[in-house]
Amino acid sequence: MKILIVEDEPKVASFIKKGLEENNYDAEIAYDGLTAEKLCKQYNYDIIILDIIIPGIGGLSLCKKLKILYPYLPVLMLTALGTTDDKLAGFEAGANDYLVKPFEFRELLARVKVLIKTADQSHETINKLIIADLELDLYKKTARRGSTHIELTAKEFSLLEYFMRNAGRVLSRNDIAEKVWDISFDFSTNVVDVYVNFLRKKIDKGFDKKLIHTRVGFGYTFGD
Amino acid sequence: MKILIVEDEPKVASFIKKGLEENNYDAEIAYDGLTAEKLCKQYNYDIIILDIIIPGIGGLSLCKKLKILYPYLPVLMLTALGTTDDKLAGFEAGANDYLVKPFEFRELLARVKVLIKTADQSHETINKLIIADLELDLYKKTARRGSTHIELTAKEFSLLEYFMRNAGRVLSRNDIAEKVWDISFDFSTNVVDVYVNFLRKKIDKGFDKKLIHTRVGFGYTFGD
DNA sequence: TTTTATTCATGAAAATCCTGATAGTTGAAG
DNA sequence: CTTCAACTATCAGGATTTTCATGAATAAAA
Repeated sequence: MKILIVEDEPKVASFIKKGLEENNYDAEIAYDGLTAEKLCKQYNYDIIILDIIIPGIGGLSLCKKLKILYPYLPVLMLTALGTTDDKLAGFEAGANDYLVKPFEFRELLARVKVLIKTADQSHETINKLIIADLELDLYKKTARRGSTHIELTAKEFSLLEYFMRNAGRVLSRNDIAEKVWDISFDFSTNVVDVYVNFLRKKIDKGFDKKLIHTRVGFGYTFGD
Repeated sequence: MKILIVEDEPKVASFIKKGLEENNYDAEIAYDGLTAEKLCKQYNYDIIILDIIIPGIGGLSLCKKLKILYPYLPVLMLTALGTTDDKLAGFEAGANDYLVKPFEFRELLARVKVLIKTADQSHETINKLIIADLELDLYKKTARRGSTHIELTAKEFSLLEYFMRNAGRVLSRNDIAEKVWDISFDFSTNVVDVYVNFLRKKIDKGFDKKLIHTRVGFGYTFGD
């Protein structure tokens, strides 16, 4: 677990670093915003502990910037400013948590743990659609049914994504044609049928529980 | 291994120098801060052994300064001041280790070894992206696949860096064009294709396991 | 200038997508 | 239980799109 501490007071910074390292975190210190940015480019930190008052760009701006570059990187803001307005400003800048100095280290540690945990969870699920034992990886553009890896073409992928995002609902051929093919009211084609068939071969064939069901006269449903 | 000893007492300085040279280190002495700075500019030292009480700028300030100029250069502080506050001041100034006089040479040697080793480790990984047997050196702007050295042009480098930082993820031509070329929504160019092709020739051609994979209809993925 | 790096333009090759025909199902009416 | 029309599944091929690889043109650097 890699942690970046952005803090210009060497005492505070090294105190936190030490404490974290005692808890088996891998912590590094940046004494100003620019260094922090550079380090973020170099490493994949799991969390950033960020002081608001730092040399250069300033903590709030830095936080905003980082949130654009690394949306899933949790930021714990750390500062002496303790009014509600200050806190709100921090959260507006995208902070995930806000701790006012002075603080007990135990609290900081607890909050860090929570942030890492939740970030980890959301990061893992945010890129995936999961229904039953079928998993669609939106980053890798692949699927996994149970333990078998499935490669999909672009059209198959968008069709499956549409199905999974509307699982349980009956989708007419027209709904599907509109959303996946951007065509409407064209009854001269059977592309939808054909592609549903392709998908079935890939994700249902050989598996006990079928996920794509046809509803005669209506269209298709996805799910179990 | 080049070591700089910053120490104004000639007796102590030459004692350390001798000891280090006996252990096959290449040691030099600076008797004041100014000289030390100059020498650092001229040579790439692997570690600095720094006395706090030296003529001129003073050891603590010098340490801070050096740490800004050469953040990864380890500093072992050496001094007669042994209180906790003194030590903390040393660490605050950026020292990587702090040894109180009088000391046994064996201990100094051991600490020097450790510092060089850890600096080496962090220095080695800090500038590198490694995926499978491909290593991208961010400082030298070169790559290495297995044992073969690969030279890259500027664009090839940024493309490969973007690939490696997003390994496993499918990157669309647009993603790539945006991040590497700073152009968006320009479908009239095939630069991305061309450069992916250049990269393939350099890092994949002749190797068994390909690292750049095209996902027809989606873009490219990097990794194995 | 010469060399090197980058971009553009092109056609061939490959993968994907779609069409249209046929075969198979379903379920309501007889 | 049959029949039959409407609906659905499947397949082969050809059309289309996407990607690869190359050489030439332009821009930048030595």
